[in-house]
Amino acid sequence: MDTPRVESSLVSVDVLALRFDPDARVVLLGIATRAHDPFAGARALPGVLLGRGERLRDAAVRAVTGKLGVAGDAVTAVGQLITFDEPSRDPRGPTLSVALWATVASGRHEGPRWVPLDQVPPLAFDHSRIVADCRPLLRDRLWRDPAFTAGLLGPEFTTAQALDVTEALTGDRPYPANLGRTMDRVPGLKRTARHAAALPKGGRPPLVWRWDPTP
Amino acid sequence: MDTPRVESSLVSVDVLALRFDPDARVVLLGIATRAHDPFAGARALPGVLLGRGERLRDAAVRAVTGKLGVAGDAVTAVGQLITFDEPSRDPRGPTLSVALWATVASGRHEGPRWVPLDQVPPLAFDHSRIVADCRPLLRDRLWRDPAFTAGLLGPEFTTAQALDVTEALTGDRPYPANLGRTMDRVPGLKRTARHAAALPKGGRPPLVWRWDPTP
DNA sequence: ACAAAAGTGTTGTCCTTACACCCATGT
DNA sequence: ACATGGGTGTAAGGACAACACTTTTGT
Repeated sequence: MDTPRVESSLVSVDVLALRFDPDARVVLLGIATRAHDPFAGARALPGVLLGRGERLRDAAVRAVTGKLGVAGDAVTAVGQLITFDEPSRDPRGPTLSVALWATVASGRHEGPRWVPLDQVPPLAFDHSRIVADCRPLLRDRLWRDPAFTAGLLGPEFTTAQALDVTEALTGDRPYPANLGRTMDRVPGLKRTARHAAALPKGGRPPLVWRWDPTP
Repeated sequence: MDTPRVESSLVSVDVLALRFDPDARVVLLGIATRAHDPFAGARALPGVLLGRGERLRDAAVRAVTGKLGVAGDAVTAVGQLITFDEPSRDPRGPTLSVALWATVASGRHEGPRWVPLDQVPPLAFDHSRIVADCRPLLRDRLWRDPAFTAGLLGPEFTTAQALDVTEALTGDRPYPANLGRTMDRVPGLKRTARHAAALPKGGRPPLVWRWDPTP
């Protein structure tokens, strides 16, 4: 039989944790400062070694809570991206890295641990490459993957916030009218009759959108 | 520091090996018969344990050559699909499974090891679920991922073959005219002036398409 | 009144699907 | 001749982008 001699690579889970800050109107990426030996003091994606028998999503939550100080129930959704397998990506030895995304509820988590998506500093290991490779996948998920979108924007949000998030992920700001029609075609997403307060600088009060209780 | 105590799950690589048979006009999935203990004698996807420091694509080639008897240079392309992490998916203990696709050049590989994509028998482990989950991803790759498409169809192919492959992967056969326009928009794919022989039953000789030497 | 920003309606451009018709081959 | 099946042209529908114009707020 296949001798189960343990000569596999180790498996780590590295998380692209995204959070929308409605005040600053930007999407932030969670960045951890490494406490230990390889690249100690440098910035990196929050990551953990996958425990034996541990689910990937559980490891991702463990990374985000442990390395970013986020409450466990603030992690609203998790999903897979790509697996990176360059054997030399970790100086300690060959380590597989499963990249996951996680969305974190907007709330008070101040500190230097979150940086705008388009101002990510150089990161340890191959994490800069991971971010670069995964960014287009995140963009494609917006408005197509309801779990991702709802996780990022919350159960209720305004058109203005939807515009901000779309701009942060795609790089340019859509016309409000066109984004509204896009959202009309997202299953489970409905316009409400309510309007939110206008922005500090004025302008028309934006519509409030809501996810359907469930079909 | 993070003690590198090896308590990770093992990592296996399971391959959805695809081959186009131009004579039978179907796309085949490579199926292995298990020689060893768990599920011995049952059918399963070709898979191997990932070696320490081994690249995923190398492991995939090893699985296809070792378990399906395919020559190494007949593997024309390899790519990632999804990683499966149910801890109980392997009775020997928690094992991560990275699902990969691989395309195999059309040639003489007779035997019961290849089955049409829509006649896949029940498989060992969670491999039936893997096939079911990955099938839509394979469909999306056709005509979008040039490596996948070229790997499956080869450097030169006819419209008739393109129709067969598309039907096998998507479930219905497009109109030849529409598929031609789709292929016109695939970067690197060009119509040639040549026509191939008509089918045995007659009909107009189909156009020959070719991939660009490279840009 | 003015600026700012969301909402409405309209238009044009793709891409996709569909189908009527023509063309080249085998029997 | 006729069936088979690819190739050509054309047209309807939806998705998407762009923009003129209107509405509702803050200053």
